[in-house]
Amino acid sequence: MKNASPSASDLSAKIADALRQEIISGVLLSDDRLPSEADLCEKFDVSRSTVREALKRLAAQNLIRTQRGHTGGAFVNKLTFDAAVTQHISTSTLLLSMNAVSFETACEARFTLERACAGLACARRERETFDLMKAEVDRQSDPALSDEAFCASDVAFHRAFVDAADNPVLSYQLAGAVEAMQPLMNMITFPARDRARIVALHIGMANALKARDADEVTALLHELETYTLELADTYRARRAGT
Amino acid sequence: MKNASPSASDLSAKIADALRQEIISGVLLSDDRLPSEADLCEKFDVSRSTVREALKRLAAQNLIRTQRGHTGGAFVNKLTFDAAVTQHISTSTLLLSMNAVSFETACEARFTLERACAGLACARRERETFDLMKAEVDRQSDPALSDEAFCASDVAFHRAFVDAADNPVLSYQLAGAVEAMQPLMNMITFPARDRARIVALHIGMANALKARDADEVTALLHELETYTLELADTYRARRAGT
DNA sequence: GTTTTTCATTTGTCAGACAATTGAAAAACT
DNA sequence: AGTTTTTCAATTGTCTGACAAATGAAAAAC
Repeated sequence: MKNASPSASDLSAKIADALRQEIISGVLLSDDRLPSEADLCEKFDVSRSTVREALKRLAAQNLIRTQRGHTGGAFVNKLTFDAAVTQHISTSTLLLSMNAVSFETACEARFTLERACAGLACARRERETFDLMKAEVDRQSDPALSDEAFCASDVAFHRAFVDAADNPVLSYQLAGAVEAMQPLMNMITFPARDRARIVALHIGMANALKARDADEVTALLHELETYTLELADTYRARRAGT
Repeated sequence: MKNASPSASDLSAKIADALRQEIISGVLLSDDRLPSEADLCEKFDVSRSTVREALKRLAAQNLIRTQRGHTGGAFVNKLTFDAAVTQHISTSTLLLSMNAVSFETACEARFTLERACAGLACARRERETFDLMKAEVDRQSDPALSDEAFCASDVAFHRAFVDAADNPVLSYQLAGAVEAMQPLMNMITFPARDRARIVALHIGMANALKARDADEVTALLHELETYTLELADTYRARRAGT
């Protein structure tokens, strides 16, 4: 049997794991300074290159940042919501693109999760989110908008809706589901008639949210899901026919 | 103004970004081989150490794997669902632990998302998932179980429920929400009486799922959320009183 | 035709050097 | 004493060159 550990003979991976564990377990706290590269060389009895490769691994995972100079070194990063969202979106997007997840599956997951926010969003929505959504709807109504920009605005609209639930953890989780769909949506073209339909549903959602009518929001999200699937089907049919 | 780009003078970060872009954009596909380190040295006009640090960054993000030997090199990794779930859980857990997210907020997000799965889970549940959930319930009924093992089984139970929805994207997104709560739950102690209540709710959920009664599942998840919050309150009160 | 040996390629690790950065300490100057 | 300037030591960033280890392909031996 092959060695299960991926770091059988990869010192930098082992060292990175050891340091990572100290960060995750809380031995090292945010903004704590790691030992200098020279110290780590001694501690792990390896060369500086190896230590540096380990540190670069942690830096790539956004766990540490480095600073040069007399008071420099490697410091534990505090993971911000923004950074986590960015990471989550990147992973989600890659996952969808690399695994040939069917449009239906991704769509179902995304709208299922989004509908879950309806209750909280209606209960807590503020004036500002409503304005934000309206602004995106206005942007979407511009016929000069490219398909890609239309999709981007669509994402912004839905994220504003999710944010209305006023739960950062929820927003973080949902961001991955909503944003990861964008590359898939970008493959579809949106003629004026289709856009009009989508914009109408968006307006309906915004108004239902304003009226705090969660059932209506849910229903409209269902319609939007159905319609999105229709569009994808149409696109596929057109592509097959050509 | 300070340079916005974090890689002002960090060649390995720049090179990693360049290669990452090629992977994400699809120029390099799964299992494609990257140029050898020597080739990359030439291409980017840097030393081997710098190239290696860049490659280690990509390896840390699970984007590539490396292999020694004649036919070795760095190869683009296919991101599996398992790897993505692991990453997602790790990020989510760190986010909750580093940002002092209130128990209430995390709990609300988790149960809101979990309830979203009720409909699909009831529609699609198979015999196996039901058995899996029952098995976890049995484990939870063992009084000898440690609090930590009880929590772990709780997580397994809920993940089985989510998996019943039979949508891998949904499972992936939910895993982060459910697993990230575990460290928070681990801080609570579960006396026998509390466990009995939880187990009862779990049994109810399993049965409702078997009966494909989504409303009942949703109601029980609501109860579970309320009860979990109560437990956390009790824990806090006891801690404050001591 | 099969087995063994050799070998070139590639990553993993080490050692030592110098540049760039940066804040603290020391020195010089009011 | 207080302020400014200079020096300096610590630290990361990069480069060079070397050798070890792994690995499959090619060559050689059988």
